[in-house]
Amino acid sequence: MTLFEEFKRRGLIAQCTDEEKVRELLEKEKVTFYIGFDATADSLHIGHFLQLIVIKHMQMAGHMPILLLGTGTTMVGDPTGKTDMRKMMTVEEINYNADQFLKQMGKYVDIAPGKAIVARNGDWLMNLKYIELLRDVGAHFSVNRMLTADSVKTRLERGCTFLEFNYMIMQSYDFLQLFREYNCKIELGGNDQWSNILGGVDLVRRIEHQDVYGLTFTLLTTKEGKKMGKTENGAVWLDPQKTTPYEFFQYWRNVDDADVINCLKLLTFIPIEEIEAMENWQGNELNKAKEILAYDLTKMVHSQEEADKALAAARALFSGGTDNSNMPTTQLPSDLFQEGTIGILDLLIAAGLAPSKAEGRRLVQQGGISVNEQKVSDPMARISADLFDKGEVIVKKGKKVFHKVIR
RNA sequence: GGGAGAAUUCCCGAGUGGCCAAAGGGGGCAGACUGUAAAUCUGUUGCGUUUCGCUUCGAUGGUUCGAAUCCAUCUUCUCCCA
Repeated sequence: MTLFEEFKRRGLIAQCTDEEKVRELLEKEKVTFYIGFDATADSLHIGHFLQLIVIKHMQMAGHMPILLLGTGTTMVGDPTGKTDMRKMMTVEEINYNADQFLKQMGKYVDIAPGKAIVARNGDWLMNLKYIELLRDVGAHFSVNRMLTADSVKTRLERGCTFLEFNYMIMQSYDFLQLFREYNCKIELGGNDQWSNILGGVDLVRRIEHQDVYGLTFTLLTTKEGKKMGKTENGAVWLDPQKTTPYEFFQYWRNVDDADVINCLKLLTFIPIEEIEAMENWQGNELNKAKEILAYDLTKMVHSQEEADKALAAARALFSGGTDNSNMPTTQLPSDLFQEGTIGILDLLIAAGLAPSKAEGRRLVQQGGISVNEQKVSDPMARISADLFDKGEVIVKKGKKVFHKVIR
């Protein structure tokens, strides 16, 4: 099976500027391609991970990736998929974020010289001369057409600043630059980048009279089309400080039935035949697929060890085991105890299970809180220090949130 | 540059002097049902020492016994004209 067929079969490919040519190119040559990453946060999230998986597939097939850190484009801000302008970021923030990105990327793809090229578009975008750019590049863009691009279109209702309007031009310029410097022939990206990518392909063709290609990948969305990788606390991050391996594991363990297979195909390296076999799984059996997904992803993103721990913790909690060694834990400051007891509300807040006493009170009153498997229904209840078996107590919020509290 | 309008709680959005901690929907959280899924139903969704008190309706100041609501200034945004 060729790389392209594998991509197809996994449902990774969304759109391609010239499928025949790209297929041929990937089979016959070692191709240099690029994917851009805008440094908008201090950690990669699961969406980036999908991009990295693609890079890895390409790398394994012998192609040369350019990891483009968007130190320049992030100064402008991509309007794609946003209804409002993003807050402007300082150069320092952006550079810091880019460094964090690169550090994390090294865990998932080979960024050694000769295996990949790392570039920062700030290196050229920041030095552009305005009039020069307008004449050399701007002359090749039609405003009329840019206005029809999806990324801008959604913004026309709420207003799109000239700054953001230029994003497409910046990204297109990147492709031109990378083509000239590295003979980069393909730009990859999420399907939301389609119009930006087309801009680059067109620009190279108009200026250099050479054919380059664009290829976009399926976005990680649910069957209803909602973006995946979002939780109430924000994105699913790859940084274990921001999303703990256990939380990460649980996120995938809890995906919708309808989305498991798709996630397995897009995000893991589990052989496609195995995944296709799972498509027939029904009902409770699908739970197994979710566990496989969660375990495999946690292993890739964090480590085998973390994956084992998360799996053990989850099984223990949900299958009535006693192993709580990997549960999120809080050490209680001793001054919260009065006469050897602590109010249930204080306990919830200390453990981070409730943001305020009002919220904690609500939880308790609605029967959502248990301490050591004993339901607590009185908000005024006080937990005695004696309850802390071996100095610890297990607090359960709802059905799935467990927290260990140490005295 | 000129004119018109808008800013409400996590989001959308009602509210145009007291009945407003503020309708309705979305989202979140919890309960029931389940498979750690979905769908459905129920409750809840500013904070607190909770039959009460405190802080909130872009910002600041003012009018009033009383302001999300009226006035002034400012900020931001949208639309129309140039």
